[in-house]
Amino acid sequence: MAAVDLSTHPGHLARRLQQAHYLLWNTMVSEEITSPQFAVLNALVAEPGLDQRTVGERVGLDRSTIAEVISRLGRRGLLDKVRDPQDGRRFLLRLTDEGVRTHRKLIVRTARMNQVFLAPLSTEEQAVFFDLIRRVADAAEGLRNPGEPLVTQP
Amino acid sequence: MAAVDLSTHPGHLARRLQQAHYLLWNTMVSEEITSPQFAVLNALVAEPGLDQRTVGERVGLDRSTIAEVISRLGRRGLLDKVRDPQDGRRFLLRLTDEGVRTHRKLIVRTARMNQVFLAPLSTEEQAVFFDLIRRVADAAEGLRNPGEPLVTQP
DNA sequence: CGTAAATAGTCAGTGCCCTGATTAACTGAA
DNA sequence: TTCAGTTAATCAGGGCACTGACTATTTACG
Repeated sequence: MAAVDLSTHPGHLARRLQQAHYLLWNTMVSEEITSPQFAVLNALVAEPGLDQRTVGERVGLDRSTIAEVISRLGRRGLLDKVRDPQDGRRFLLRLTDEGVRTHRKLIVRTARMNQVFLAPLSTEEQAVFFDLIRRVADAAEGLRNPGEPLVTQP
Repeated sequence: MAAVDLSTHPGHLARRLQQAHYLLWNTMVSEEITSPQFAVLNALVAEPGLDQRTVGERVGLDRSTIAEVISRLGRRGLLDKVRDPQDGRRFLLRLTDEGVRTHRKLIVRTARMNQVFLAPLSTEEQAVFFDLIRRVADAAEGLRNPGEPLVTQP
């Protein structure tokens, strides 16, 4: 009786969107490397030598999750972890040659996959799609870090 | 060097959107009941006595995941499972009074949360947001079940 | 200097999400 | 009727995502 139409719930749609993407990724990109793993490889291609926490920040993964992802990539020989000599708490991360090769190979496939994924939308709609999602996600993330004061002077 | 801008990757955006939603749900709706669990409660309010697989179909969860979610809801006393006397493979699902009460309580909160979540968008933009996501998700799901023939005659 | 606060990472625990294999029950055609 | 194929549910296994508690290191203040 008092049920609700889930198709008007953004959370439900977001979940379905991500599931759809997961499936397509698996068939069109890789069954070995997942999308978050690719994001980490990509971050380390852009900025080699980042520490774990910063990589997590770049790709949007919390400290626990990024630790697991990195440990998997390490086990597969795609990256190396070295203690930061300047700061004994940090590990500095760097892709291996194998990691760089893997990243390069996947770039092509992800591009193809994104095309297929977004094919139902016109080019203009795709731009709107990105813009709207980004704005909602950014705003919700902003709610997390409550009011960083713009001025810190006494 | 050859790195990619993840903010143009729909999968990455979808993941961030879902994470943002997860966080907001936790603070504004419930720390006990998750969004997928609410979807299941909602499906059973709409159609009491559904079997497990069909509920999964309604809310977009595969057979393994729906089994876990339902077992959790059962442990908390929010629903009952009974063997279908007509078909010994099926379990028929029905909310308990407690389950119905929980669902009713959460409806109000999810509505509030959706408002906050979508606040960065104008009303027109919200409609576009729903439309675009739904079209992309539907199309990608369609790729899963390859070409169901429109006509089955010989 | 020395200790308290902050920070990087790990670990345990919960929950979602999928695949592939298995079991039990039903259905249909020879 | 019998047996092969289908279907509902479970289980094992891998991966993502978060919280809260803990360790080790660094930094900053008194």
